[in-house]
Order: sequence, then C-alpha cells, then structure tokens
Amino acid sequence: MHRQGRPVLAMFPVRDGSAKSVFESPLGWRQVTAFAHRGDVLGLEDLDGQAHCTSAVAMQDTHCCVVPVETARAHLLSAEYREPMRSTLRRNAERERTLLVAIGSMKAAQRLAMLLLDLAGEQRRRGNAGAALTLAMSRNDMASYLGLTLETVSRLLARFATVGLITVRQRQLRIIDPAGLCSVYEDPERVPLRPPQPVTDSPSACAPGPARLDTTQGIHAAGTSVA
Amino acid sequence: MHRQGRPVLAMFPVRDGSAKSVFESPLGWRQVTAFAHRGDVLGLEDLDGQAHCTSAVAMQDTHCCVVPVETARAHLLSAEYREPMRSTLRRNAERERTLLVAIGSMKAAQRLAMLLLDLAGEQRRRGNAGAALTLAMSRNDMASYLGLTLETVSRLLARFATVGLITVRQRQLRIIDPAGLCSVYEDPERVPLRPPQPVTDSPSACAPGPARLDTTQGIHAAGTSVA
DNA sequence: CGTTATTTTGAAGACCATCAATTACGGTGG
DNA sequence: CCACCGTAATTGATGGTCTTCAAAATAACG
Repeated sequence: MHRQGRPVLAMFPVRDGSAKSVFESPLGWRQVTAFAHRGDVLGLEDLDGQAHCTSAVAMQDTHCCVVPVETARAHLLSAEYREPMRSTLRRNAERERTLLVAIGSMKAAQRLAMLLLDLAGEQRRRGNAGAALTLAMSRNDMASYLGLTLETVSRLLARFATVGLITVRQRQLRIIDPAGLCSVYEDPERVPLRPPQPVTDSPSACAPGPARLDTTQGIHAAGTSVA
Repeated sequence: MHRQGRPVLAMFPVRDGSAKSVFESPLGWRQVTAFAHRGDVLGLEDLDGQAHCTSAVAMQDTHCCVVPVETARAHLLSAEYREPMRSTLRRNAERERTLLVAIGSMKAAQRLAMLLLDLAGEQRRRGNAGAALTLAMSRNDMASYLGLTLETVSRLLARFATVGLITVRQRQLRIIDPAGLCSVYEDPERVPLRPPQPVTDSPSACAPGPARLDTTQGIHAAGTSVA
C-alpha cells in the first residue's frame, strides 16, 4: 500500500478486505487514525501533497485497486468524480475531528460505543444490513484508535455484553441494543455499571434517563451465544 | 469571523491579535482544535467545502483581512500562492494529527510541554525571538486543546515553574530551560517531580541538556495593550 | 500437537478529574 | 482612590477511571 513519508504515487480504493491508517508522530508514538473497508479509499487525503502522511496496513487479506496520482488528480477536477471524492474527504475530516474530541473529553465507554456504532453504520452503508459485525481489527488496534489500552477495551466489551448491549465472542460482535449503545455514547453517566451488587435477575441496570430502551428484556446475558 | 456550519464566504488572514478554532462535535462537546496568531489564516481548511467545519473565536482584540472565497480559491490555483498555501495546510494537518496522538497516548505534562514549545516555535517563526511569551488563551482554552482540565494545566505550569523550566505569572510566560522542557515532552518518565525537597540553589533537576537557566525573575508586565 | 499471538481477567495504584475554597486581576462606579 | 464585582487562576483534598503489571485462557498456525 503506502507508507508514511513515501512519495505519493497512487490512491488505493479498497476492493475487498480492510486496512488501518497508522500515523507515527515525530517522537515515534504510533496511533491508528482510521479504519478502511470495502469502498473506502486509502491515500485519498494525501493526493495534493508530495508524501503520504500516514501508513496503510492491511488487517486481513486485502485487495485494492491502484489509481495513479495523475489519474486521481484528474478525477479531482472532473465533473463526474469531484463531488463524491470531496464529500468523502469531508466526511473523513469530520470523523477525525470527532475522534479528537472524543479522545479529548469523553469517557472510555463512550468512545468504544462510538466506534461500534460507527462500524455498524459503515457496514450498513455498504449493504450488509445484518447486525452481525466481524471485527477485522485487534483489540490493540481499537485501543490505539480510541486512545486506550487493549485491556480497557476488552473489559468494556465484556461489560457491554453483561448488560445486554452486545454479544462478543472474539471478533464476532453483534449489537443487541443499538438504542442502549447510543445512550452510552451520548451520556457520560450511563456507563454500564460494574457489578454493584450481585443482581439476581434485574432487567439490566441502566439508571436514570427517559431513555426509551425498548424493553429488550429477554436479554440472556450469558454472553456468547450467537453463531 | 466564521462559524461552524455557516457557508464559506471568505478566509481570514490574521493581521493582528489571536484567535482559537473551536470544533463542536455532533453531541455538543466543544473543543479548541487550534490557535492562530498573526500570519496564520483562519478558515483556510474549509476553502473547498460549502460550510465551515469549525468556528473561530478571537482571544483578544484581533484584526484580520477578509479574502473572499473566489479570490482565495483563485490563489489556490495561482502559481504564486499555491505552494505556500498548501504548505500551510499540510503543516496544520500534521499538527492536528500530532495533537491527536498526544492526547491519545501522552501524559499531561508531555502535552503541555508540547504546547509551550509549539507556541514558542511559532513566535520565533514570526520574528519575536525573545523567550517571553504572552499567552493569549485562558487556562481553559489550553486545557481544552490538550484534553485536560484547567486545574491540571494550572498545576502543571506551577510544577514546571518550581523546577525551573519556566516562569509564569498569569499569562506572562518565559521559557527558562528549553532543553529541559523538550525532554519533558519526549520522555513520559521525566515529569517534573512534585516538590521532593525544596532545593536551595542547585541548578535544577533537568538532566541531559546544557540547561542553562539564567534566573530571570521578576517579570511584571500588564496584559492587554494592543490597539 | 506444540508454539505463538491474541484475548481475557485480576489486583494494585498512578494520574487526573472533580468539587470546593481562596486568591489575583480588571473593570466599574461611587 | 478605594470598594465592589465578575472572571480567571491557584491550590487543596478526595476518589474514580484507567493504566500497568502479571497470569491464565483461548484461538490461530505450522
């Protein structure tokens, strides 16, 4: 694909698979700044520079097209492709800023909920409507993206699962209660409680708000059941 | 100036004074994403969109030029201005990414050191070579930019001062030991110790650099003087 | 089937946020 | 000039969130 600092030779629409964008700061700190799936374009942001400012790393077997810079830049001016390309650029910039704010001022659970909702949304946007996600990235990648540690991500996923928001098994993830996840994303307080008192059977412990969580009560929080 | 969401009508080179760029996330979280001083250009990043994606807020009496979009976009294509403008755009993007990584994985003291060094560098870049900085932004702004609270910023500045890295009095700041600050920025461990023992006169605890701290005390300068 | 990487889970405590109270500063008006 | 007020900044005490270190369990791989 492309590496940070290397000259810009092409952009790479992802045909199949998935990749992450990794940025290495001047001091050597490394952080995942974006995830790309089928339909996303790697190296798009760097088109009007000389050198790539991130590196792309595949997270699985991934195929992508290679569009040489001249062609790509021509597309940027063409009537046909200009708008979609710019729109994508804007969406990515917006997402990066949102991520900045998230890392800067939201709690870990909120950030993770954000990521999950985002991944689900992207998957929906590209056709796969099912609520079942297959995470291509490792816990470490998620943690890096969110400014957390892999342990925290793991623990939070477990907590999300025990309160019935999702089910996880390794990299198979299913969102059970999108509205609930969303309210976790929105409300700093609504962090899934750590086992406060060993509840007997109470239908999930989401506390205060109106938060119309549509009585998804039959949550058999045993975790791990989905295929 | 310009407000997030409003149509892009112009870009605004800062002639005098200073401003901050504020981004408001979809959920209403607000965060300072950049500081602009004389010579910087507000709204530059939004030139090829319809709407501004941040708001600019002056931090003091500030004058800036108004370059209408058509003119600005023309400049982006002209041989004369294209390169400097793009170079600025790249620098800003790089800085924003570096900030992301900083907030995501560096300690509070490192981030603050980064900001101070950055401000000093910018000031040097625009001529004012003196080591005396006048912070235009409030502690709150710094905190927001760095993903911290104002109290933490205040405490860290105090600690920086007690170990001889800087002197601060309100918004008058002087970097005494650039090398020491730099090593704080680079090394997560080298956080200025909380007052271990009040040193009498020992040349401070900054290790590797030459660390020539020339005891500049007694800076008394009233703020706000510009027209 | 052994080996390695990834993930989970636990326990301890660092770091920073939060709450609260005090001090400093700038402006206003008596 | 000084009392008054509001904003900004400092400082302290407390505890929650998250990191860190460590170990076990699970999955992936040759």
